[in-house]
Amino acid sequence: MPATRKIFREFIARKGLKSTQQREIILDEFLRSGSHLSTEELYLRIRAKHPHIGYATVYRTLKLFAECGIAEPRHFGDGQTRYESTHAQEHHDHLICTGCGAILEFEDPGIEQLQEQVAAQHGFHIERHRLEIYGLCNKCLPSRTEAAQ
Amino acid sequence: MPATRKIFREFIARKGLKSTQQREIILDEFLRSGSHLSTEELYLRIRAKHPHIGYATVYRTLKLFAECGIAEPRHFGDGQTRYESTHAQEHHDHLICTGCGAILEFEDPGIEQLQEQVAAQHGFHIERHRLEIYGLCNKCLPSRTEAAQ
DNA sequence: CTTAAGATTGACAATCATTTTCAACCCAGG
DNA sequence: CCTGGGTTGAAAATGATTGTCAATCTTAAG
Ligand SMILES: [Mn+2]
Ligand SMILES: [Mn+2]
Ligand SMILES: [Zn+2]
Ligand SMILES: [Zn+2]
Repeated sequence: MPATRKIFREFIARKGLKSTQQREIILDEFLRSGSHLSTEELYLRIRAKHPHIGYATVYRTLKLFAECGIAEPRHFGDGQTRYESTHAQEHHDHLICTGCGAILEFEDPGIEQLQEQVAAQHGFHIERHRLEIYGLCNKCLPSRTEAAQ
Repeated sequence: MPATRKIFREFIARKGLKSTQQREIILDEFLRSGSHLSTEELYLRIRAKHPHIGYATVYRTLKLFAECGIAEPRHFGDGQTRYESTHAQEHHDHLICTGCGAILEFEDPGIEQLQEQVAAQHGFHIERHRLEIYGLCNKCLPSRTEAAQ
């Protein structure tokens, strides 16, 4: 987290941007809050303590976070962009429950490696990827099964 | 393709919907056109020959195609939904070039199997998944490399 | 063939997330 | 302090998609 702050400050400096109260407040709340929050969810949390901060500023700032690499944007099928902090989190992919919306994270070196292999076969240079598996989590599976019988 | 038509007709019948000129025309153009077309792209093609068909009807009809399984919706990061026909196409995933927008398809049984394994470890029941790999295709890689040097 | 109930359509308004505008305002360097 | 230029909040604009609704078409019955 200190590293995260440092990365953002240096990014700001390098780009000739400016360090502002709003950006600090938004970064604080972003790092404090749980992962996979939508822009709106983060905005609402911030507004509780800082009602003067505007919606557009939260949008703009989250894009800056993504640009400098301290946040990853995610798209889980509801029409909203969600962000998660990259600090102390290796790359990972997601299992998304279509029943309750739960999000499980996983990382599978085997899958990652096979992706490299596939890309190589096509002469393709990977910049990033996204693997999302949708289905029912272990809590939702039983209820769905009994509904069907 | 005949199977595709049949599937759609039966779906229409089963649901108590109706077979209309518009739906036939849209299905024709959908099957004739290339894959990964956005709704707008398909609409424009249709409009060339059938200017009376409305935008909303194309949207509605593509959703029907997806509902009965003859089309798969895709999201490649530009904000549009694209559809591809499932006829004569097994499930597959995509390599998307961030340089020229080219879309390469692939299918890797190893990756699919590892996904099953990961899901099983989490007691998760897979309904569907999406794997998208973004990067540079073999045409765009050279130009990017020389620009960087 | 005619009819009627109900599904469908096209034009257009409405949504929803996100972006842009722009005048007022704040930061950093001199 | 001062000033140039980045930043902000409010509101308007955007772009994809969906909802509305009166007119129209389908289909199965009569
Ligand atoms: Mn995550
Ligand atoms: Mn494809
Ligand atoms: Zn669940
Ligand atoms: Zn390319």
